Amino acid sequence: MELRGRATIRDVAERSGVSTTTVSHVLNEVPGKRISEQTRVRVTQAAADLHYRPNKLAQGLRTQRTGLIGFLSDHVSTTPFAGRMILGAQDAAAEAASLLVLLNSGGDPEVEEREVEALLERQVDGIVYAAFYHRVVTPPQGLRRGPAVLLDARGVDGEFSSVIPDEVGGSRAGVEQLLAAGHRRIGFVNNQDDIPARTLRLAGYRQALEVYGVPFDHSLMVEREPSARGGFDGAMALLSGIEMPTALFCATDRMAMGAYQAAQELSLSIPRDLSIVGFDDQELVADSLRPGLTTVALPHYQMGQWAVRQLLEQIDAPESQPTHALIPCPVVRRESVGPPSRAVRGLGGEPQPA
Amino acid sequence: MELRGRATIRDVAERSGVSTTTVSHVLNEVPGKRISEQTRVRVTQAAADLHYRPNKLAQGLRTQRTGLIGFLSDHVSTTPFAGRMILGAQDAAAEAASLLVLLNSGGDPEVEEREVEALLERQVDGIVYAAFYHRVVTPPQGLRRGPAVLLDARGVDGEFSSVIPDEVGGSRAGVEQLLAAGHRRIGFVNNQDDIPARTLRLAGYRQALEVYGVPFDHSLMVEREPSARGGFDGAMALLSGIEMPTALFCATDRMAMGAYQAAQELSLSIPRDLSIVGFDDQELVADSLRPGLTTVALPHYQMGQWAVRQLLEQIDAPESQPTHALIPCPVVRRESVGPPSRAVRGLGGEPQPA
DNA sequence: CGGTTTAACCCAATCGTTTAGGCACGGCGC
DNA sequence: GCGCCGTGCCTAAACGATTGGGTTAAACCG
Repeated sequence: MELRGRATIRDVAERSGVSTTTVSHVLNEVPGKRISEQTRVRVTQAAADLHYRPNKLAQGLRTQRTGLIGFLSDHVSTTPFAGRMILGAQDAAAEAASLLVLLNSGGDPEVEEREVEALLERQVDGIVYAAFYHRVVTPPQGLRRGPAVLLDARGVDGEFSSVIPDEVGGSRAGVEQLLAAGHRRIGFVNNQDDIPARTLRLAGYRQALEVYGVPFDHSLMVEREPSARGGFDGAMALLSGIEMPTALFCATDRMAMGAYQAAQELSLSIPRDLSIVGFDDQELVADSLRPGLTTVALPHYQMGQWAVRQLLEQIDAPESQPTHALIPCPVVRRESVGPPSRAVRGLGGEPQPA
Repeated sequence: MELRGRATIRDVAERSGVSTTTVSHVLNEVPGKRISEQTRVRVTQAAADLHYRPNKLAQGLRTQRTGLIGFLSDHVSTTPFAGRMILGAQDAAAEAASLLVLLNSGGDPEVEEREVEALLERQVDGIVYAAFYHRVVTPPQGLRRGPAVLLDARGVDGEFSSVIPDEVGGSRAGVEQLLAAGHRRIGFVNNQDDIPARTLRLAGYRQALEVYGVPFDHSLMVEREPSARGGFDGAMALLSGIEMPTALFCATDRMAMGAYQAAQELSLSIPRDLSIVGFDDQELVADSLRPGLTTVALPHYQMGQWAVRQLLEQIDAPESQPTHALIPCPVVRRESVGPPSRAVRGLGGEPQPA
């Protein structure tokens, strides 16, 4: 029962009366090496007796492979999203017996360079560079010096492999929930921030309308800050319009929460008088609202997983071309969607999907 | 412009015409070593020219110090809380030029042992064992084999240093917000789960009442599951009672969200007809509700920070006694607390704090 | 002028592995 | 009896740092 000092390969060698070479061969099951059955059992037995575990540092020094993957993000861990990305990344890393080394820069490019340096010093096998919301980034220079993958971000040029959510498809699917339920006047409370999500979710919204042959009506869209406050304002603006929409599609769940509050203010019952669909699937919000919010989930777990898997492949096959993935955003159905309210329905037939 | 191959200490030595010994002495500013000014500049210059960075693996192998800290948690990353703990831990690690290696077990004790093993193989300097909500744990055996600290958890014996939130103090402070505003009938929607928070937050509630000389009324407490649903039910139960409380103290923010929904159902306006205080400060919830939820914050960032700082101390001074910290939970004031509604107020004078 | 200091370095071992390239020995064919 | 070939190991050189214990040459001392 040693307190700290772990057994080394030499201890195992001595105890089993062979050289460290042989121990290494046996324990690593090196192919093409001939070892007698007798020696094999003696060695494995000794290793077990001593609770021998190879020192990964030494191993890494020798093999130039540490089994460490750097996970560098801008603001990350703070957001609930981040957790799922990290989890996906971790699980994928575990498949290759690798571990994640976490670091976050707070968004400062200078800090970022330093942190990449720190990761490289530690001889990580590769680096995942994660953004905490989908956007276009110019990754730190240092990233070029080893395998790297962009997570929830697209590089300004296509230099690095990257993975992002299929915002357009998700958005379309979300709006189609409403269209399929019979809604034709669907308000869109969009995010006002200048990020990819804004234009992509709008594109999805328009695509869905088009599929159902509903013309895009500019007066049904407002843009606000992506908070409950913003959602509230936006929803109020749309709902107090002359011809009230029967449903709202909100660019984020927090905005959807604001829309709920607006509905309450106007004494509209969800989904009887107003249907709502959100985006993000922030469980804390979507699942806590009454009624539960139907929303589009961002595939953070899958993206994290994809990023690390891709990274591992690149590590094994350097010089491979960067690839770019688009992960689908599934709809999560809860109870905030129903048929349009009688009061407004049926103003002009029921167009079907084209 | 080398693609991958980093410069080694030997390269620096050759370029500056000295031995690696001297390079090491210069770069590490080893005290007591005499180096001529000339050599010093030649070496540092060469190191700079070559962009030399020591290989931390080799360094760690030799010095028995890796600058890696294992962060092992049960469910962690998934919850938004986790992020703040990790952030605090990271920042504290950065103070010592250390990095965090993340791992989570999903709660399976067997996996846990394996993961501790994996961390030890990698020669981490110490391990933080984090729970994602405050509770009593029996940490994996492997933890004994190196410095370790429990985060947001208490060991079943006092063997490991640990840090937990001051639930009692926080709870008391939260309830005092209501008492100070004049409330005397304060309902308590408690968590029904069998975890420390349940009894500790109750203790704080009672302490606060005592300070103000208000007798504890058992009929003012209900226990439900810690979700919006549970909060809704609990609040409904209390608010439909014969003598309605003028304020509610909810054991979690999600429950408080449910209480808001109950208030809406009963057409009670917050804080005019009903004041509410929550617990957790889940920003996503507390800050998104209308009106903003006054709540008690869990000091996740500080706990993470404390844990790593303590760990680093233990690494430098093994054999030191374990210490246990209690981090205060500050009240975060928003707009959900007001004076008691006229309808119910002034039924019997206004007791002052004892 | 011999001996002692001192300044300024350097040699080589070490941390714990992996791995290229031997080496010894027994059996086989001729 | 000799050469040859497997079989089953081992020796020693890495990997890239740190570090205890020198060594060398100049300066100093009496």
